[in-house]
Formats: sequence, C-alpha cells, structure tokens
Amino acid sequence: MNAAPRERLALGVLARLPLFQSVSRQHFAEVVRQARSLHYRRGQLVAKRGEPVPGLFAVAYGMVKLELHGSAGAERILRLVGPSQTFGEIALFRQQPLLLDAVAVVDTGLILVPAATLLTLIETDAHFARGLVASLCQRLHAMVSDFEATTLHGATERLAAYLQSLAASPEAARVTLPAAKKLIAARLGMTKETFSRALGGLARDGLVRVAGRSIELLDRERLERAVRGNTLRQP
Amino acid sequence: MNAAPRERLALGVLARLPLFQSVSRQHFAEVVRQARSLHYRRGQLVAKRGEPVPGLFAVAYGMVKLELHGSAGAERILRLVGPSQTFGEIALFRQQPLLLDAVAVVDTGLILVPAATLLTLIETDAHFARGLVASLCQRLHAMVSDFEATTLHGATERLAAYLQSLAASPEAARVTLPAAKKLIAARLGMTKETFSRALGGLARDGLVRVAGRSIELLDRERLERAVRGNTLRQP
DNA sequence: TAAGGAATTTGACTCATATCAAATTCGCCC
DNA sequence: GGGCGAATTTGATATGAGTCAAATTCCTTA
Repeated sequence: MNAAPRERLALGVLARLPLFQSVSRQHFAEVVRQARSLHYRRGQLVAKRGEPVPGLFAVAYGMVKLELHGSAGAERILRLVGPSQTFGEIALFRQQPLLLDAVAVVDTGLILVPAATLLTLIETDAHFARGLVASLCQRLHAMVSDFEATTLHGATERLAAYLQSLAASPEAARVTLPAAKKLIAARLGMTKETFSRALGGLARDGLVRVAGRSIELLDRERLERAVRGNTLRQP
Repeated sequence: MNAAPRERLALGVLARLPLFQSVSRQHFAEVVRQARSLHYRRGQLVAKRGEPVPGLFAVAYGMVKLELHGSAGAERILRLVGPSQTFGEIALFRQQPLLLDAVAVVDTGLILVPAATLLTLIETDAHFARGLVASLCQRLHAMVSDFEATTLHGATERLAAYLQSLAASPEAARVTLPAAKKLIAARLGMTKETFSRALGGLARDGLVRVAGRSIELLDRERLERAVRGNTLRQP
C-alpha cells in the first residue's frame, strides 16, 4: 500500500510530459514501473557537479535550480525547473562531467526515470526516439535564445522579455514570479540589485505595477518595445 | 560523369561523421544518395534568420560562422563550423524560427542531407536515433560549457581556455587560430580590441609567443592557471 | 614589387553592471 | 502580535569591457 500511490503519482506526472505523448501504452507502463519517486528538502542537493546523473528527472511538485559556478563564488542559474518540467536529459549520454549543481529550492518531489530505461526505449520505440530528439532540439533552441539574450541584450531588456514570457496569453495582465526575486535575477544573469533597479525602472515608467511577486503588466505594447529597444533607441 | 564524383565527396565527408558511425551500410548508402553538394563563396549566406533550414549541413571544406544578432548591430558568433563538422541539427524539428545567420567565412563546400531523410532514418534505424540523441546531448553540453564561460569567466580566462582547447595534446606547444582574430574574438564573446589586449597580456606575461595566427604556448602550466585564476586570485 | 584595403594593435574615454554597505520591508514562528 | 532573520531596496563607488579614433602591419592583387 505504498507502491500503488507512488505509481499513480509517477503516472500522473509522466503522462503529462510531451516526451511520452507518442509512446505506446505498453512501453509507457514499463517506464512508469521503473520510475522512482524521490523527495528533497529545501536546499538539498539533487545532483552534483562532476558526478553521474542516474537518469531523467521530472518535477512533480516544488522547484529545482540548475546552477553554474564561476571562478569566484559567482553563480548563475541556467534553468529553474518547475512542476511538469524535466531535467537531466543532457546527461543521458554523458561522456563529459556534469557542469552544474541541481538544488531543490523548496521541498520538492521528483520522478526519476533511470537512464537505462530510456536508452532501451529509444531502440524499442521509434516514436519515443523522435519525441526525444524533438525535445532535445527544443531545449537547444531555448538555450540559444537564452544565450543570445544574455550576451546581446541589456538587463532591462532581458527582464521585460522574461515578464512577457511569463504571461500565458497576450492579454493576461497579471503574472506571478515563480520564485524569489534573487533567484529570478540569477536566472536572468544579473545580480539582485540590478534586478531590483531594472524592475523599479519599468514601474517608474508605468509599464508595470509591482506588488511583491505579483506583477501587473500595464502596457504590453511598450513592454514589447522595451524587449527590443535597447538602452539606445533611435528616435 | 558529374554525379559520381559528387557522391564520392559526400561519401567521404559523411562517412567521417560520428553521427553515421553506427548506421547500417544500406541506410548510409541511401543517405549519401539523397545528399546534395553545395558551394558558397566567401561572405555568402547559407541560411538566414527566420527562414526554414532544409536539413543537416556538413562542411566538406572551408568554414561557416553561425552568428547571432543583437538589438544594435552587435554580433556574436555562436559557433565556427569547420571541415567534418555539422550544423543545422537544431532546426530538424523546428517549431521556432531560426535564430541565427549562417555565413560562409571563406569559399566553402557543404553536403546537405535533407531533413526528411533524417526523420525517416530515425524511425528506420534505431542505431542512428541513438547516435543522433548522443550528438545532440554533446552539442547541448558544449553549449552549457560556452554559456558558463561567457557568463562567469573573464575575457582573458576565456581566451586562455580557448588556446588550451586548440592544442590537440597536452604537450603540443604550437597552435594555429582557425580563422581571423576578429572572428575568434566574436566567437569568444569579446571585441577584436579586447581580444588583442588579452592576447597581448598573455604574451607580455610570457605565457605565449604570438606570430600572426600561429601561437606558441610557452607555459601550459600557468596558462592552465589563467583559465581558472580569475582577475581576482586569492593568495 | 608597389598600391590599396583589410586586419590588427594601441590609446583615451565611457558606460552598464557588479560590489559594497546600509536601510527597509516582508514572512513566519513562537 | 511582536520579534528575527531573510529578502529586497537604495545609495555610493569601482571596474571590466565596449566604443571611438588613429596608427601600423599584413596580405593580396595588379
């Protein structure tokens, strides 16, 4: 009377992933059977730099940060992984050491699908292979996009773009930051101070109204322009 | 008497790619049959931002730069693709617009494998699927590594790391830049001026000796330390 | 081999963002 | 409901790298 609820949890989470959408019922059942459910406390290390990753993690609840460490104590969050998102794919075929630490930001539940299961599935189920390739391509695309933003756009631009991306629809006028501002800042590649000032600037200019983590987008139009319009705007 | 030499060229280039290592002889022959050979003059556009990519490109000779464009005219080279390297994989399953321009840096020969061919091959040949996933993971890993360098390490550090990476063996004492310094600079995420100063700095400190594009690594030890040892070093 | 243009280097100066420091405010737990 | 520690904001200052400009050096092409 323990395995059953666990399987149900895994089932629910995994079934929702795009990755398994096109997998046959049978093969999917096998994945669920081999999946394990894990729980981490806020602050606990899920995976450590340089160490092997056991497989694919899917977040059931809570949040995990994937963080890079620089020469000094400097940190940069590569990705904040929330419910129904996954991480660990990169390490599936790891010949290189893992570059980042994965840390639970709050109490977090994860579903772990062992690497072996997935490797087998690639050979067995062509649909899955296709799905996996597609999802890796998507991740790669997102990464390039992030890379571009970090390298080529200013702090306020990045923030504006992020706020836009949080809004589900083009009309949605209210978004909620999924984590502490300090973390969002690190995710966007800036310090908490710069983040605070950039958000303050948008508020002063009347583009948004801020109330804690809840942010009202007052002027999507101008916000969109802020995404492109660098600090330098040609009049 | 035109198809034959072309096929031979494609065969040679494609056979060398890790991607096709584990593909059966038959399937590989089919890939070669469907591949096309293309030639570009220095400066010509191979693929354009926002437009569809027809498939996977493998460089036979020459070099292609993949460049991102910022708000202003700012550019950043994501990757310099040389002989026996490939690009265009990301776009295989593209739902998002292509983010970068691909431009021939010198006169360049490319082998194009149509996307459809590869998509079919995934379904047909499980070994290929595995290889493709592996190669995407590797690309992703390289990208994270680049991301870390750009975000968390200083210009001189990045240059030192790059020089190290150019050296085939840990003993090799002489490396040659694969392209103009201006391009290498953009690849490393800095301006040509900063590149020049950083390299000058390494030379002044006796870590390297520079003669045009040929660079002698005088002190691999200290160079290695320069990779980590940020501007701030704790004594 | 000379001329012309590109690539590279060097110098002076600017700017966006990081740092350091301190004041406030927010969220919880008892 | 008050008090503590964490999160956030705000101010002052420092700095790495970009920008602009000009001097040189390298390659090619004629």
